[in-house]
Amino acid sequence: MSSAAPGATIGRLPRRQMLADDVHEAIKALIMDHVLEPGARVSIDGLARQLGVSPTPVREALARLESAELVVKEPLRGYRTSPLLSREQLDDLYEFRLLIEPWAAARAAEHADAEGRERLEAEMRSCTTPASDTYDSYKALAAHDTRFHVLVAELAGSAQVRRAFERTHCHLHIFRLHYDRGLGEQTLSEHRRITRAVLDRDPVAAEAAMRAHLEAACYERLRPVSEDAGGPTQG
Amino acid sequence: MSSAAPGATIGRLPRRQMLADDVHEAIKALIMDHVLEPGARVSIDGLARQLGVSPTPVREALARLESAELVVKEPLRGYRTSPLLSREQLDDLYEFRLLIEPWAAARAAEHADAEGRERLEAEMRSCTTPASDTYDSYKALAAHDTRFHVLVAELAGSAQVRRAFERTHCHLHIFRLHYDRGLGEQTLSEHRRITRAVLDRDPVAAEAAMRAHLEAACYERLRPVSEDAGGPTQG
DNA sequence: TCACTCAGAATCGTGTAGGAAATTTCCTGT
DNA sequence: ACAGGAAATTTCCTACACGATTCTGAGTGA
Repeated sequence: MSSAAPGATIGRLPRRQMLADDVHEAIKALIMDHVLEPGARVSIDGLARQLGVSPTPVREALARLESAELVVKEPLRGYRTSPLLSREQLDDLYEFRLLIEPWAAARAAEHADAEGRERLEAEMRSCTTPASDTYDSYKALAAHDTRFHVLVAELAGSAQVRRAFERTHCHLHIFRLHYDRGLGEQTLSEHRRITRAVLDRDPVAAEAAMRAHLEAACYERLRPVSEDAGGPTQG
Repeated sequence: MSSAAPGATIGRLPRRQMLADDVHEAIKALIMDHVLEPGARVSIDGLARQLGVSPTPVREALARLESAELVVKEPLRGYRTSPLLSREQLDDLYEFRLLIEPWAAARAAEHADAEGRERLEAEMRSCTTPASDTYDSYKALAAHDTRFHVLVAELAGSAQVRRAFERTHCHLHIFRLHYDRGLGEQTLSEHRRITRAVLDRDPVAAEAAMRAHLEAACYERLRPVSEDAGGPTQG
């Protein structure tokens, strides 16, 4: 159906956000920012007191976070934040990303409409080179990285792929592992290359660029301390 | 005793350990068995009364079901069961399955250990040909189908792929769409073919068998009633 | 007569407070 | 040093108050 019919009923605007949603986002931020350290106990009443609410919305938020596997629940013992990803789990995560994201990039190049391509360009325009080495600067760049990859998945036109990608919460896990490296000019140039391929409607190039991007990130981040070889700089 | 016919009364729950988990499973079963019809409103207090518990564990269960996208929440208006999958969504679901499951079958054939292969054989031994046309018979076969595909995903050795597959809840959605067809001797023979390829450590054959299995299921189930008209306007 | 509007009430979602059961911790006795 | 037990903490559930939404039905105007 044609979208953008004049005067058409756009979906009802988001109602007043509920407390449980705010609590949910707050806890997610606490986990991402290491305020709640990996494996730490998350007391329902403690969080409720700290946030100034009653335990019920905290319980609801934690139930959702448990479905997202950001916290784990031990019956009658409470919640704990999920531990940091092990080396094997990170490998596994990138293997999964390599399975779905290059595919998504190719599909995005194949059938992204004008509005989608404009959104992609806007996202690339909005990102600047990392200005400083502050925590907030890294966090802003990580947010761009998240939006970029979600957008590519969305442009692929498969809701299942987009949701499967989002539900990995891969950027949260990676940022939690090491928020102080891995994002820089190389990342941005690789994003630009993917964007160019999508805008050129070149599925093969888009898939290859995304694959190279993920492999570079995987290679660089999985071996953070070994500086034996300069990367192939395939990006 | 565990009758699961559609329209069955909601029974009281034998409290084992945690009420919220039982409520969660109970609601999931109610959705799958069409006791809660697609799009129907799910009243928190109503469910609490029918299950004989207080609203709090029901809210916790619904919060988790919302993360799994089995129910949708409209703020200040309550929960509704997710609508049935549209033709496009079902297409999308099978596209996603075709992306990850053949890959998983190949990996399972590559590196499934002895214990994993024994579990696969046991699952195939445990399933018999459909004995009757009763609802319970179909449901049992659907349960085997679920276990089989989850097991293949698990044998692939990638926790991300397994979770991504499980989180689609594809068997629940498909069963909800039409629980009265699509599973039969053909399904079992295709499962046997996949099993054989995995046991023979033949990744190429396993991948091809899984792909053929999904394409057959997709083709057969996507065109159950509109095989004559071809659906010119309506999806 | 019919359609529309608006007030009132019932209904339901949302958050709070409190109590029962279980686990953990710490202390004591041997 | 180790086993046993009681207090403290916490989880989990229930019961209740408040607010928003929706339904009902009477009233008004065309």
